[in-house]
Amino acid sequence: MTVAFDVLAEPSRRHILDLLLAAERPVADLVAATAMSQPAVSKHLRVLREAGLVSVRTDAQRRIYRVRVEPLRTIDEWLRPYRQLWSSRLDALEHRLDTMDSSEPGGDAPAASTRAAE
Amino acid sequence: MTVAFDVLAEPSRRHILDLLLAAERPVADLVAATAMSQPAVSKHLRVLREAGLVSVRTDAQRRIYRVRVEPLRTIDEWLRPYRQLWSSRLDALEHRLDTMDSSEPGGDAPAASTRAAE
DNA sequence: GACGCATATGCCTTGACGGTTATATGCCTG
DNA sequence: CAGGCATATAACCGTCAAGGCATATGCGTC
Repeated sequence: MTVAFDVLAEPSRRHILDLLLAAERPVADLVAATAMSQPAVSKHLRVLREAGLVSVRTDAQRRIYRVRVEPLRTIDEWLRPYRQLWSSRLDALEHRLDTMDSSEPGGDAPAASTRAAE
Repeated sequence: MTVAFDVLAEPSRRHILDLLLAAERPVADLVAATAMSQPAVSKHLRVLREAGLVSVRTDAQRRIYRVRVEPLRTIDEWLRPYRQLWSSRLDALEHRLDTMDSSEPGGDAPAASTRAAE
C-alpha cells in the first residue's frame, strides 16, 4: 500500500492510469496524450509496472499497457476506517467548530491547493 | 485530490493520521507515539493541516489535532471507477493471461516488489 | 543483415522534501 | 513579570526522484 500511495502521488502517473482506464494503450499513445517525452512516459510506466498498477502485453514492437487494480484495493482498505467517518460520524460539523483559525474563511472548498509553504 | 494523494504518500503522515483516527491528540502525544522529533511532527501536521486532513483545537498551550476526512473523499472519488474493475470486471484474470513475462511466476502475491529489473 | 520504428535504459541536472538543530511565539504559573 | 512548557518556525543539509538528452535493445521489413 505504501507503494501504491507513493506511486499515485505523481499526477502524471495518475493521468496515465486514467488514460489506461478507458482503454489499454501502447506507449506512443500515452506519449501523445500526455505531452511528455517518451522516456519520461516509459519511466513512469516502469514505476507503475513495478507497483503492479499496470500490466504489459508485447505486440510486435509495441508494448500495450493495461490497468491493474489489485494494488488499489490496498489503498481502498486503508481508506476504509476513515470512510466510516464521513458516513456515520459528524466530521464536517466538528471540524468547523474547532478549526476556524487557518482554514476555509467562509466557503466550503475542500482545501484543494491551499499550500503556500514552499 | 492531488494534494491529498501527495500528502498521504508519506508513511509518517499516514501513521499520524492513523493515530489520530483512534482519538484526537496533542502534538506531544504524537511525538511520543511516532518516535520522531517534535519539529518533524509539527511539520507533518502543518502539511496535513494545509491539506485539510486534520484540524486543530487550541487548549491552553496544547494543540489538539483531529482527523478530518473530507479530503479523503476525493481520493475515494478518484478510486471509484477503478473500484468497479475489481468487483465486476475480470481484472485479476486478464492480467494473468497477458503479463506472464515478468510477474508472479507461480503464487498469487499481489505484486508488491516482484520485478527483478534492477 | 542493414535499416527503421517503438520502447527501454543510463547519465546528469535540478528541484522538492524530510529530518535536524536552534530559535521564536504563546500561554500558564509562581 | 520571570520562568518554563508546548508548539511552531527558520535555516540548513542530504537525499531522492522527475525530467531531459543520448543511446541501447528488440523486432519487423526489405
